[in-house]
Amino acid sequence: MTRTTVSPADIQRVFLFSGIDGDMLVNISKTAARIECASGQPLFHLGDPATYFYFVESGRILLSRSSSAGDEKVIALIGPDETFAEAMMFDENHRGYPVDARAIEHSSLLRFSVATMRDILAQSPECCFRVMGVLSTRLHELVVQIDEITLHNGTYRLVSYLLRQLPPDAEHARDIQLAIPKNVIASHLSLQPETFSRILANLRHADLLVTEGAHIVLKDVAGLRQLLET
Amino acid sequence: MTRTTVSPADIQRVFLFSGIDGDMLVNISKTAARIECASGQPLFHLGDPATYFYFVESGRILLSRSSSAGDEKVIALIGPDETFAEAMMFDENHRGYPVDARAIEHSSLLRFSVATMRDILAQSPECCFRVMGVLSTRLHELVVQIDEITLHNGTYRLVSYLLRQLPPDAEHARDIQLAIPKNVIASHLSLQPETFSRILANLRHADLLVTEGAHIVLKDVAGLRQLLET
DNA sequence: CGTTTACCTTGACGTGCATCAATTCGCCCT
DNA sequence: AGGGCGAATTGATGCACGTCAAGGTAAACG
Repeated sequence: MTRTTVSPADIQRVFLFSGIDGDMLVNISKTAARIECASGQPLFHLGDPATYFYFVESGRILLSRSSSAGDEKVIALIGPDETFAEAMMFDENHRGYPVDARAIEHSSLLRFSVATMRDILAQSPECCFRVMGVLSTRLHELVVQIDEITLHNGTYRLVSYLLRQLPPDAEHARDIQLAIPKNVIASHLSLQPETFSRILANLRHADLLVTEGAHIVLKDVAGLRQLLET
Repeated sequence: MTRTTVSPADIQRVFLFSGIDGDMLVNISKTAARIECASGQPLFHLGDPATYFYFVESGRILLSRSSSAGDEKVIALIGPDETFAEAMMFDENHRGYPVDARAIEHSSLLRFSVATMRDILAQSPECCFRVMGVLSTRLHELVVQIDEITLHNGTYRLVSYLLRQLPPDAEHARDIQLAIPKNVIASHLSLQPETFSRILANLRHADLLVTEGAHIVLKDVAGLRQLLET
């Protein structure tokens, strides 16, 4: 895990900081650092004192909770141009990070000081609004995740996931290239890898899709959509 | 559902607004309303345009998601002195409320305009921090909820819930009076009422607690705590 | 004060998904 | 190229929890 310095120009590419300039920008860059980490490398663990939050330049970060029995549930997958753990700026009771985080690819991150960021926020309502918008989006996502886990079965969740992978613009795109190992997706969907594999096999036998490794072609998008309406 | 006006003094009891005074306070009170609603009454539904958020003066509000099959999952229960749906202030994509809300007791609420509140926030970083603190807490709660649903069984969740009902200060309190119907608690814990009842029966047979209706006495708190460590 | 209605409990049974186990596949590494 | 290892697939089996059904209890209401 290497650590290098960060320029103001780097920081301006972070959505949360857009509109910030001058002294504030310099302050941020002084307390920021670029972190390069290898695949598999942990960034922090549940309960660790939360002094930083992160922006992903490249790579992919996995956020998870683990049971004492050793089972792991993927809570979120963070890709390029996204921030995570911003909520830690408001960890007033010092409970620390609520999840574990680790890289699942070689990743380049920008690491920001929570304390510095609080100073910025105190002076920039515009920046506050951006943070609140992000938190609100996260909240929505978690509610949807709970909805799917509790109200829908494994097939629904998997199909729902596959359809989300389709580019929203291209009307007739049917090809999906999974950027993430299937066992990780399975955990994200609250399924065992075996169950994930079996559901995929069912869909294949129902002629709804074909698979070759991480490449999946949806043969019958309408049919898949129909599975979600019950 | 009756609607009455709200005085500045009423508003100052809302945590999010503490520290606000003068013109701002008057502005808020002008666009606020007190809502009285009967048990069972819906406040809003999933997808409704989100123009208000709420503060509970008395009573209890249930937030839930429902499947098309008619199953309902309780996402949160909101009691006196709590706000809910604050995140709707930042619903930039206009997705509307992400849950249904209804009273499960006769309730008195204060209803605030999202638009007015945004104006306040733009002028008060202190108020922003309070909002961000609340959002961050909600986020944490949802992550814990996902953790429990996916990583722990029904017995764990129920015992965990019971122990949370104990007052944190009183060392030797063992009595719990459920303020909420058991079927609602069951849904909150992602259990069927039948399963909830059966788990309670198991714990009774294991001599860990006794029940008489909504009154539960934990006979063996240490034993129950031990169930959570596995 | 009796009746309704909502909630709770218990039993019998079914099932979706997990678990355990055994290959197979694919990729990195020297 | 070959060996080694994690990931993926498939089969056999089990179990936690859901579903369906039948009372029981108690509070609400006319």
